[in-house]
Amino acid sequence: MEANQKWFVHADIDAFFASVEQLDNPQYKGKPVIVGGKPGDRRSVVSTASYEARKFGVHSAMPIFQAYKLCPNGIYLRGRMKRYEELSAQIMEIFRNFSPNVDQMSIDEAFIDLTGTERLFGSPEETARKIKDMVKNETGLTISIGLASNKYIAKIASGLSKPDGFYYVQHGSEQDFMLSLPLKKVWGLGEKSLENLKHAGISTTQGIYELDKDLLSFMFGNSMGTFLYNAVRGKEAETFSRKTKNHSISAENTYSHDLNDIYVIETAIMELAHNVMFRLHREELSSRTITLKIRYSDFTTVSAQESFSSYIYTLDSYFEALKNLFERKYEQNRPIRLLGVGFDNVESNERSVQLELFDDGTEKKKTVEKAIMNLEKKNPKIKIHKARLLDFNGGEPENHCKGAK
DNA sequence: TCTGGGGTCCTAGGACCC
DNA sequence: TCTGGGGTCCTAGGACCC
Repeated sequence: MEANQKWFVHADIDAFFASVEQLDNPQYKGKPVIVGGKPGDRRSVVSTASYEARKFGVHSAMPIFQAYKLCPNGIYLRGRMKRYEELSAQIMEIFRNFSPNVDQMSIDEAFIDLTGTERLFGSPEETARKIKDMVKNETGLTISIGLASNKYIAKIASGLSKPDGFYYVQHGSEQDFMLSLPLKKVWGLGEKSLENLKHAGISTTQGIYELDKDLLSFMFGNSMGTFLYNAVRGKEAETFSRKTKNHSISAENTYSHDLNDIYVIETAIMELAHNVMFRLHREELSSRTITLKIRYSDFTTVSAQESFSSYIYTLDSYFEALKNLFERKYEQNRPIRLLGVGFDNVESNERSVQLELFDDGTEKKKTVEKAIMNLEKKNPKIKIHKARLLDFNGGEPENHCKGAK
C-alpha cells in the first residue's frame, strides 16, 4: 500500500431515530416504527421510518397522513431529540477513538479520516469493521460504512451498503464505481437536476462522462458543470472539502392552521425571535443580518433579509427589525402557513467584540437577557418569556370543548 | 388531507464605484 | 449626448442535503 494513500470512512447510523426507539422500547423491535408525528397530526411529515415500515412504502419526508394510509398498524411517534443527540454524541466519541480527524456531517453521520492509522489499527478495512463492531457493542445500534480514497466516494458507498453494511471501493476503481452507478444515486443530483439532465438526453453517468467539461459548463452552468465532470470521474466534489464561510441560524414553524390575525402573526414572530435570539446568546455569536421567511397557504414562499451597521443584541431590537421587514414584505390578508426568522453571516463573539458606541439602553436589556439565560441554563424547566408569549399557544385555535373526545 | 425543520451553496439582477 | 466594462456588495429565490 502506498504510504501517502488517503482513506476515508463514511459512517451513517441506520434509520437512526426509529432505531433508537426500538432500542429503548424493545416491544417495538421488528415492527414498523415511524418517527415524525402521530396519525391525525396535521402537516407533519415522516422524519425516519424503520426498515419494517419502509416495506410498506413509507419513507422520510412523506406526510404522516399518507404514511398512515400505507401503514395503519405502524407505531407512530413524535420523537425525542434530546435522546437522539445523546446517542449521537456517544457514537461520535467512539469514532474519535480511531482518528483525530472526525468530521460530523449531521446528527447521524460522519467522515472518519483513516489516513495513516494503519500502524495503530491495521488496514483501513479492518479498522472500519472494528468501528462497526464497537458501535454495535456499546450502543446496540447498527451503522453502515463506506470506505474509499475520498469522502465523496465513501459517502455514496455507505448509502449503497445500508443497512448494517460495509462497502469498500478500492483505490483506482473510483471511476469505474461511478460509471456503474445509476444517475439517481449520484450525491448532489436532486429532482431538478435529474430532470434537466433527462431533458438534455442524459440518463447515465456514462452519458455525462462522454461530454467534455466546457460543454457541461455551458449546458448546466459553471459550478454544476464542473461538479458533474469531476463526480463521474470519482474525484472529490469541492463541496466536501471546502471550508464554509457564512454561517446562519434560524427557526421556523409550520402552523397546523393558517394564521390570519395580525396580532397572532406578530406574536408568532416574537416567539421565533425569542428562540433564535437566545440561541445566539447561548452560542456566543453575533450578527448584523436578519432574515424573515413567509410561506403562504398556497405554499408560495417569500423571504427577506436586511443588514444593519451594528450588531443586534436584544430581543426588542430584533423583534422591531423583523416586524418592520414583515410589514414591507407581507401581502395583506394572505393566510400564512409558515413563519421563519433567523440571522445570517453569524460571527463568533470574539471577532465582533463590542462595537457598541452609544448607550441607548441596549446594555441594560442585554444584561437582563443574559440573566434570564443563566437562569434557564441552571434550571431548564424554567422558561421565561415575554409576557406576550405566556398565553400564546403557537397560533392554535382555542379548544373550548376539552371534555369531549 | 397535500408538501417539516435546520442548514449550505449557487445564481441572477440591481446598486454603486472607478 | 443614448450609453463601456470590470469589480464588489447586497438581496431574493431556488436546489439540495439530512
